Amino acid sequence: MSVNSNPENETKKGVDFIRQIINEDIKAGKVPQCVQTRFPPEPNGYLHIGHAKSICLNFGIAEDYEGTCKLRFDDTNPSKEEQEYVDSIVEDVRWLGFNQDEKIYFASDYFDQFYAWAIELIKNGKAYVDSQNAQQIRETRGTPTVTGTDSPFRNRTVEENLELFEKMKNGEFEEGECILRAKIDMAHQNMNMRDPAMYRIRKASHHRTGDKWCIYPMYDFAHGYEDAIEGITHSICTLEFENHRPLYNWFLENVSAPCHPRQVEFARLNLTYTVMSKRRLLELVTEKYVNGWDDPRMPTISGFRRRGYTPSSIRRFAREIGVAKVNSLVDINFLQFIIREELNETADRAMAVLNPLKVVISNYPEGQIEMMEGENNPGDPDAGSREIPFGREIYIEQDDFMEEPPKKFFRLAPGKEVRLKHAYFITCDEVVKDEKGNVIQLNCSYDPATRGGDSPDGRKVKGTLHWVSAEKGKKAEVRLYDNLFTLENMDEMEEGKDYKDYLNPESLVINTSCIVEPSLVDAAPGKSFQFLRQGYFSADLKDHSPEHPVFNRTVALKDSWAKIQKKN
RNA sequence: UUGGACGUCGGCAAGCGGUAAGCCACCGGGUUUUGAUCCCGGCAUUCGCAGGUUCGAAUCCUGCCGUCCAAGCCA
Repeated sequence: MSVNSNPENETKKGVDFIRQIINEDIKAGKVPQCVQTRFPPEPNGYLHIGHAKSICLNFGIAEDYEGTCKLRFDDTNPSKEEQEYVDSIVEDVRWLGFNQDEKIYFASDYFDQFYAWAIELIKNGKAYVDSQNAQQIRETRGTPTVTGTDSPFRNRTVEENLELFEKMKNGEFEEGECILRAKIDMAHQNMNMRDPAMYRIRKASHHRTGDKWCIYPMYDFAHGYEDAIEGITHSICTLEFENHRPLYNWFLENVSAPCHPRQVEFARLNLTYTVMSKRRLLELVTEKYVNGWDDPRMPTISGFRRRGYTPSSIRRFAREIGVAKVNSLVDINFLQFIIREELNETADRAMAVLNPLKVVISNYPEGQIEMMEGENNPGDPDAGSREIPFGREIYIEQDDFMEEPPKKFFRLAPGKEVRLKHAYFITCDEVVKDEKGNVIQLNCSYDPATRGGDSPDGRKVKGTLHWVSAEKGKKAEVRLYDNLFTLENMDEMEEGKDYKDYLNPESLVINTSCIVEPSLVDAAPGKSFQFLRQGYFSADLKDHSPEHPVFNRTVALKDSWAKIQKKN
């Protein structure tokens, strides 16, 4: 047994509490063959970054212990589930780098076995058909401080229960007329143990079993059995199921199950400036606050993918936030730090002007174009270099010029000299304005001796600007993304406010008049670049084409100039 | 006033009776043809609070305080 054989799952010191539990179980001889885990999503929505944490945990543990992790769909409620969701989940898990060719499991494949175990429970006097309606059941369940009361149908005979349950299965009752309940203890301190529902009637078509069934098992009844059937040793779930563990165990103990997995709970992931509940994410999509589940502003795996995040960055994030039982809120900038660090090493550099300001270099020959060489990645010589066309007319960033610059402004201003990256030093001679007084063009002169960006006389400049040739540059659409919400902790909304009241109106800014280096239009969709001095951008997976280039900002570069400005 | 779980730096998080790791953020300084990267330095005499046990406590005990979960025929 090689613990932590996968370097990606190694933590600096020690192992998380779940691996500690597993280690103890192995030492105590409680793990028969190998460690088996599972990732069991319900196909009722797209996976989000919180699921990624669980995926990395479960598959990561399986790798560490040389066991296996099964991707299993917990599809026990046909009214909420769809094939589209199972497809997207499979895609996302694979994209993250797990479950490449392995089998996919479905709880619905075990419906016959669940039914048989339900019969077994009835025969042992451990389950009964309750003919009360939902409201009556609710009212007799009691509260955390008041015990519940027994159903008048609680003492039906085994024969009667068997017959009634058979009729339920055969569709002889309407939805809500009756349910199958476990007979445990209506006075139990844990409300989950007060005769929980096992089967309810749902006359809905299931995405896999069609109309074969009209009764469907409840999570608590089914989940432990799903685990047992698959030989799971450690059933890892989130904290809200802690109260369900006694029930999980009860169902396994009262039936002839093949094994008894151990449920372990950990804290789910929360991120700043976003929401993570499937209900809300679904609402954002259906009510069109975002453009689909894979909108780059969404905290979904597909959203991050489209935003330009890589599988390895998400895996690393999952590993570095750790696993514990404390409810935590992780700063989104931690994720941003990780993708920045990765892209800094892997992304080719390029120049793109987001808000163009025309610069005419008066002393540069008209019609002349020369190719300047620029390295693709200053930190990686193997990344090679590319040729960038330079000419008399170029665009620079509007922000890179100020007519009346404050102190410490290292960029272009009247009479000031700057370096154009990979090209020449230029000096601003004249500012051209329109009738409203807006600066529309700069007339500059260049120093031919500074080709490549260095002055032979040792003259220094403080600022280096990115630029794009006006003649050779290409037009592109750039989508600038920011946090979806304005509140850092979405659990701390003001009284009476809805989460949608905190939607950030500037979460998406589309800029259609950007000018980019010509080579960029041929980028493959999904390819990432660092736009010099601005950030990391990736060619949009859906909308980018050479005819209509579209780039998404994955994350901005750190900007200490912005920080200085803020201070003043 | 029910049961369960959890409280270590602004955010994650190690620590498991021998004297507070690491990462992010933040603050200084250096290098730089990206105000990026990189490099160097700073950043919890204290572990929710109060007692107790011990030569020694974030770690053990007691009591308090705070937060989260639980009254679906959702998962």
